[in-house]
Amino acid sequence: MDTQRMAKIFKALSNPNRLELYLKIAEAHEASFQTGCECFVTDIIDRLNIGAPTISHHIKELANAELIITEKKGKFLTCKVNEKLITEVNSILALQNQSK
Amino acid sequence: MDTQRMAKIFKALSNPNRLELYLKIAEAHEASFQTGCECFVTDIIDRLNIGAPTISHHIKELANAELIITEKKGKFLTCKVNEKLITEVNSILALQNQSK
DNA sequence: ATTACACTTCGATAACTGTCGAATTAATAT
DNA sequence: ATATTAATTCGACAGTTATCGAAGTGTAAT
Repeated sequence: MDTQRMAKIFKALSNPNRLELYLKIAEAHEASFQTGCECFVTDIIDRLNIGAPTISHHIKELANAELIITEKKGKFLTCKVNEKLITEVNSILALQNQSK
Repeated sequence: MDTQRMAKIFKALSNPNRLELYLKIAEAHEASFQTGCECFVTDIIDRLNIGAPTISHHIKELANAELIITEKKGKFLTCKVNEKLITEVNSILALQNQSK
């Protein structure tokens, strides 16, 4: 992985709200905004105190950095971690896990 | 480590030039801008094609994120990786090493 | 058919960022 | 003392970003 790509990943995770959003998605891993875990989006909105347009924007950023993969399922949008990056992402997440 | 702190680290490494600067410092680990490895700053300027003021700015950002520790030695400035973060940083750097 | 829901898109805006050239400071060399 | 060198500070500027409210789209429930 070159520095450009690395920087792009770091940038995608450099906003606290977006990082938290990513962590939630990673936790659920195949969480959707309704299927399985009900009211996911509302939950995020409550926790992060940011509006739906902003969340939509952040999700697009994460997807654009290829950190997550999204799929429209009817009215809902499902997000999952990009498997191809999961080992790298785990390295990053070790940052958090190490202190737990 | 909480998300705020994580995001701060990611942000510091989210600019390609700053990331490359950090990698150079990490490589030399105790590199100074003259001592030991001659003409370090000029080298960086040549490689990164950014001016001295910008480098000064980036170094301050890295130091502010506590990723590096700087020390003024006479006319020169020495930079070294913050040992306290080195394991975490190594996790991040694994991103690059894995593909080598 | 109408309503409700889950987003998305569209401006707009305020704040932040990377970069520069010019001027400045401080240390060293002549 | 003077000149050189290393780095910093100071505006400035163009580009980006996070966020919002309002309006729009498409799906599903009544």
